[in-house]
Amino acid sequence: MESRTDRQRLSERRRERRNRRRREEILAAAATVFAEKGYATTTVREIARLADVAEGTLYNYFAGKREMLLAIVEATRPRMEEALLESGAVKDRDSLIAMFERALNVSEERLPFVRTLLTEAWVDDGFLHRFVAHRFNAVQEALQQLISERVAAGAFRPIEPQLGARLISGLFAGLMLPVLRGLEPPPSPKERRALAIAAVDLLLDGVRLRPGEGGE
Amino acid sequence: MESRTDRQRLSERRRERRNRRRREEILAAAATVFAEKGYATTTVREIARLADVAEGTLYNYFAGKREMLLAIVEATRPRMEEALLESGAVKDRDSLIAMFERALNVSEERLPFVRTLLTEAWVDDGFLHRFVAHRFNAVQEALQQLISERVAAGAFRPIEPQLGARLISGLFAGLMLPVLRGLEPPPSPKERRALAIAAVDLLLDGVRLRPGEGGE
Amino acid sequence: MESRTDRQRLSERRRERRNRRRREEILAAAATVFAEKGYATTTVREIARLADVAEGTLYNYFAGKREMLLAIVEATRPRMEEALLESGAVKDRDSLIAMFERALNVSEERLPFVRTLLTEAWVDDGFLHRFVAHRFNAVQEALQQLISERVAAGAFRPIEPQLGARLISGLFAGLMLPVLRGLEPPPSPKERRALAIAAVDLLLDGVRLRPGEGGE
Amino acid sequence: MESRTDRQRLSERRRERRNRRRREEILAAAATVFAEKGYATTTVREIARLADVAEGTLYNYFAGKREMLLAIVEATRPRMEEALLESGAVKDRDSLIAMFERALNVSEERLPFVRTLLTEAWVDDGFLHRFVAHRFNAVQEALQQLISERVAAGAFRPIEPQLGARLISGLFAGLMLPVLRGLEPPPSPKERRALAIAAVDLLLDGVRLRPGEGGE
DNA sequence: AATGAATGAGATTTCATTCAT
DNA sequence: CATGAATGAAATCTCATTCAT
Repeated sequence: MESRTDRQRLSERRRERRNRRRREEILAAAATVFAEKGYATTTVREIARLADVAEGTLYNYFAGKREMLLAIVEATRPRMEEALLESGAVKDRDSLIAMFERALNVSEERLPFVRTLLTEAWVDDGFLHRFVAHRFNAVQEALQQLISERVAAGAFRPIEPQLGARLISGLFAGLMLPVLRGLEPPPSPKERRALAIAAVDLLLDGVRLRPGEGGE
Repeated sequence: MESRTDRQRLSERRRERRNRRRREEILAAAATVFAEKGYATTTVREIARLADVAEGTLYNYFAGKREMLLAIVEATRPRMEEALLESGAVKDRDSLIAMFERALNVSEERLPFVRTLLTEAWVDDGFLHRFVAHRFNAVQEALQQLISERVAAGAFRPIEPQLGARLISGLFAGLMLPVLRGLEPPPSPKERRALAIAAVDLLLDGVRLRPGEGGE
Repeated sequence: MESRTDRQRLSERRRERRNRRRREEILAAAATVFAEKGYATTTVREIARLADVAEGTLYNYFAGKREMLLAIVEATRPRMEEALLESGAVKDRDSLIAMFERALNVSEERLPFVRTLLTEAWVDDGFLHRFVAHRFNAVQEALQQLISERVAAGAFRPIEPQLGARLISGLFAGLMLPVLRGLEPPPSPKERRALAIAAVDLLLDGVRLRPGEGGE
Repeated sequence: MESRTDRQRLSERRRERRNRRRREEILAAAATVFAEKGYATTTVREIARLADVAEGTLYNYFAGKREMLLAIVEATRPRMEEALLESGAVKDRDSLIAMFERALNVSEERLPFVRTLLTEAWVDDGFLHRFVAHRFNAVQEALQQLISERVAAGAFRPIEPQLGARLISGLFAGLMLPVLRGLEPPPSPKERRALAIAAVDLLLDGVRLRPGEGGE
């Protein structure tokens, strides 16, 4: 009896693992199709096809199509926050570069999740406010905070923090949107660093060559 | 006979005017709803409601929902090209500011058209490549050209033109996307100028205060 | 005053003539399109286009699409009956040939009317029974009568009149259906005669060459 | 595992059988309504009602209304060709009778299929040429061939083959059209033989009683 | 009378979800 | 649990008819 219970426990765990794995496979499939065609346009059948299960099976793992979208939101939560908010003290060029680098780090497999998130937030007001706005706001506020501090410290020219934050976000958007849209390949770690450096140098010193600079 | 013909001509013209006006009303309604909810999600009924006509009436002016979208593309064509491509020689700070200012000039009523364009291009590959890609590419190339020239003239630091163009587009995106998304109100002419100045100053000189600068 | 009344009368007549002519033009247009595509498939717009009037105008001459169909029925009535029933005494080969000839005489402009009639009778039970069945039956009965008489007179082999009538109608169908369907051009008077002779000779003597025959 | 696979296979087969049966039920329903009212006039709802399924269900079996029509075409293909073309050598009265008999053999359940075919070919040019014309032509050519041969063999009077083929087809039409139209019941095998004999006797010897004949 | 834009009932089709196997 | 056929609500689109001009 004991051993049977043990076996049961064992198989329960296995079942649960398999369950979780399956759920993730389905979610990945959903995110991929959502990312490619948008939530509204993708059919449950397409998700099922890509996940290689029957349509009905999906409903054993998710309450419905909408719930898959919400699960995608959930799945992006931890990484996003980590990436954007735990930037700690950002004082010098190096830490700024590190921040950009982290933000640019979206692995190929998480890309559909993020793209789905952005698409729906762009299109659906409720979605934006419920699930995405506070993250964007957190980032904006962190950036404003950063700017205020550097200005106060005499390191930055006096810049309106809000506007500055929009411009910095813009630099980031210029690098990431083409990747998310699938127009550019995701950058390798090395490229990520190069992009971060370019963005931060532009941010700090601009493009203008000053007298005495660039004496190459 | 003559006078009857005259009267006929008169009413024909009137009819044609009414026709064109109606068409534009319907298109504006379509653009508004498309912008708010995306093409796929909006129903023909919603467009009809907003345009205050019966559903069938729409089909007297457009062959179908898809054709409304294409008509929106058409409607954005001239202004876009004008705004982005006739920038002429861009040499100094002032002309750069003027360029940004023009690009930021999207009137409130054309805003839904542009947002619709972006949304579909973001979501639909065919749409992107057929209708939007070449405009974006034209802008990117113009920016790359600009950078190459300024670098050659010794006015800019040596910057990779492609990357630079992406970053400049990003600055622009940082200013416009929140407006297009409806998170920020469209800027007044005065605000447009301020935004353009901020963006160009960041672009040229960065945010860092250099020794000897900002001599408060 | 007198003369004015006269003028009025004159123009009234002219108006009425014009009216009738227009009505007939429209009806011809309707018959043409009905014949080509069937009643259900043709749109009022197509009829209007072919008649070169506005859609609304049609409703000044006919109460609706259905009424055009009924008017077509009316228009075919007299000629049909004339052609088929006034065959008088049919005794010998010559009068049989004359009968077939008359039946084959469908002028090019009346062809769409007849085709429309047939199509609707083939497809619509109510239409068949209300408008066409009695004509067909009249023909069948006349043919049966004819057969009975000739059999009684010892001129025909003993043939079941009903079956014989069906076969004779079939011979006619074999000649006319391809024309009505537009696969064969309408026969010229000379060809009509040749067809009638061929049909009647087949009917009377069959195709088999008998000993002593064909010795030419 | 094995037994489970076995069970799966069993139920797969059952499912497939059910599937095919259902498809055929739906097709039969479609053919029935098409035959009664014509393709254009019948609504998908009517087909669904007759097949006793929901409207949506139809689309699990056929891509659309049009595809049902095409499936009907397919379904009539084998039998038609068999009936009409494998007539082999047709030399004497008996083989002619056999040919007619075969051609008259349209079972009650296939009748709607054939009627649908005819109706659409009568009304729709594209349909006629794509799906029906070559069958008719094949029959016409076979008949012409037959006539030419018999004439050459001195068995038939010299008859123009084309015209003769049209008349023979007409005889057949005279027998079948009333059945297809639902005016006559489909003939029993015995009646089929009688009709075939009557048609062939008319064809071979005509209706005229010759001196020395019919000496009953 | 003639016009053609407006209407809305009704047709076809899609697709998320349910449920019997 | 897995399956995929069945469902029906909802979407797009057509077109005969009406009606203001």
